[in-house]
Amino acid sequence: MSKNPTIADVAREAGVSTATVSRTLNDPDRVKEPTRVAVQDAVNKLGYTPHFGGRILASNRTNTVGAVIPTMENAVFAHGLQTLQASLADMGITLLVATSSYDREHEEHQIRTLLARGVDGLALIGAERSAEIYALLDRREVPYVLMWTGGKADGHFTVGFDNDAAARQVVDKVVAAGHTKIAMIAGTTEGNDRAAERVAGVRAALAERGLPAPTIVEVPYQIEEGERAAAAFLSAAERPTVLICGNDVLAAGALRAARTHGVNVPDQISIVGFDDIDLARVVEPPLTTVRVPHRRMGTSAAQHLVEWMRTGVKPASILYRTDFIERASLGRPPK
Amino acid sequence: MSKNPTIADVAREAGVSTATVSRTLNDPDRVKEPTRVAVQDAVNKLGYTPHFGGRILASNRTNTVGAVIPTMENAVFAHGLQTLQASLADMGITLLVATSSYDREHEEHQIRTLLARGVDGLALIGAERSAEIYALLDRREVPYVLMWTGGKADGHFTVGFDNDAAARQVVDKVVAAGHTKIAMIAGTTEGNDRAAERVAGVRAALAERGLPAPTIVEVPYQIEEGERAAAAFLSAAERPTVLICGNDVLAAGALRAARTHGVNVPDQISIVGFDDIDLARVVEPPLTTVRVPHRRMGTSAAQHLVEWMRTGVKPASILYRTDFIERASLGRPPK
DNA sequence: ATGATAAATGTAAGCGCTTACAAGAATTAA
DNA sequence: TTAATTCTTGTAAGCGCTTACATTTATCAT
Repeated sequence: MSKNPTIADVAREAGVSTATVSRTLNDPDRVKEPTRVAVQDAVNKLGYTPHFGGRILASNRTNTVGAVIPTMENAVFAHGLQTLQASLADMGITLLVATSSYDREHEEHQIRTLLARGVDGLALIGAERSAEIYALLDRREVPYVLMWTGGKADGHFTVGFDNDAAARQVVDKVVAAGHTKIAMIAGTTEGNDRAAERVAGVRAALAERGLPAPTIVEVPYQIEEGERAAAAFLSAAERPTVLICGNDVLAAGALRAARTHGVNVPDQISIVGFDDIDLARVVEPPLTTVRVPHRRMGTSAAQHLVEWMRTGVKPASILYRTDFIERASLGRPPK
Repeated sequence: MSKNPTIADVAREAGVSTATVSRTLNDPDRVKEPTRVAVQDAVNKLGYTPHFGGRILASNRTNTVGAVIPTMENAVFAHGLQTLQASLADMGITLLVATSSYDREHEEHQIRTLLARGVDGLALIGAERSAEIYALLDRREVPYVLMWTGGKADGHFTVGFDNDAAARQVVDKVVAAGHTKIAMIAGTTEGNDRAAERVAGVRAALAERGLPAPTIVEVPYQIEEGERAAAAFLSAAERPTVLICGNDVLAAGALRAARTHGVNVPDQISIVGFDDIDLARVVEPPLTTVRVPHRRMGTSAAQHLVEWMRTGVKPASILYRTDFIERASLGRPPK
């Protein structure tokens, strides 16, 4: 008798019907004290746990939310995911995770897989994906939240910030510090609207000021890539006075390149990051960067997504502001 | 007609029975070419996706694995989780994640929740948990793998390394460099057998050499905690010549403390970390540390866990070796 | 007490899928 | 051609649970 006990076993043991057992478990108030106790005893005695499959087949809810993030290797997503998971757990919901490796097709595949698993809701990063996917989500009436993005994604429920505006703010500060020879080490923009918006923000802000268009290179978000790209800039004929990096990881790589090239930061070149992960405060000099509210995005995405799941009403999008954090890696340009 | 199509709809559309549809989807070889095509067409036309609940109710398998890790905030777990997830995805399995925040009870609760969700397998960190939980896993016959631990956990399927031995190795090297005044900033050992083993390894190795017992402080695995603990050591009357840290995060904090105290690393004090996360190569000076095979643990745990799930045969445990990575943060003691 | 109303419990019909078994079609050997 | 064998496909019985509806029991006003 290795078979797990079913609700019928419990009902028999407690001398009640299966409906009463179900009610005792899901909505105890609707059951009288003595009955409830009898059922609880039977449950304990038999070591009964409800069968997940039976439950969702009958109720058509899984109490599961799926998340697709680019990668857990970037601390900023790991942290966001962590708070998302914790907040959901508080509401009795578990999180299915999948990663896309910044690949659009792969992401869509993951979304489909999660849908097939019957997730009640989805958390996604960014807004840029095929119309089919959005159509699918619509048709299935699956609540979803787009994180790390704001404003641009009309019609969707987003919880994020304005990457473009944040990038402009970076330019403001960099220009205010006296820089005119500006270069950018951006993350790959293909299939990554956040990276693209950061590039666009930098471009636009410089153009509006009538400053020369910056040299921009795009690389994958990895330390070594940042290091390599920065090395190229450092040994270029016309060395820029500041490197605006697409995120802190790239900035950390740039910092390393500066060190190996014997170039002092910020005296000879300034470096600015984005995200404000722990790393930013650990490197030497500490990174000037943009603080992104990743934890608040996690909690609030969880809360409102669940609200949508429970009420059926799509919540209003939330736009957080970002803060420019000045640390030692940004200084005045050398003259 | 917002209702999703069912297997019966597909069967009707394709002019076959539901059994044939099921077979086409799960085991295409058992169905003739033309029938298969007809079913596929019907599936596409109707946009059918199998209902998860129905499927698991009937087959009693969820193709889901659950993982409970302490936190995603530590890169080393985030990376391990990432590879675990990717490997499982390759095998058509999705990952449910939960975090324990290094809390035993919380972890057990998460395990129970995952079991209730019908996971087919579990990946857990460390071996130290209540007998009841192990009894429960046994009774349910749920395959599970214990990661980040090795040797000590008899009877369980583990994929990991020997924390104790790795810690001894650190002592070897530190002593070889000439240090005798050794202190340790350990992670909290309560409910964390990995941290405890690292402490035990350091203690034992020193005792065997007849060296004085080290001063050991325990703090949560956070940069600020490492910084604070290191600050205390730095301004102590009898300053140690080397700080052995429970992980790289604590070591990074210690490095920061040294900088603010104007203490040169490694000339005036040496610092050693553990885990070899990216951080270790980014800080200045780069950290001497112990490299832990987190990616290989992820892939191999996934592979063998699935093997166990599919064959019902518990695999043999796997013990990886760790490498001591010498970088600039470890030098000879000042005289 | 009596009937009317409310609360507690039971009955039973699915939810969508897989799969053992049965039946029919195609292939092969004689 | 026929019987034996192998492939394909269909039939239908659950899998364990929730929930609409029916029934019984308790509560209350009269």
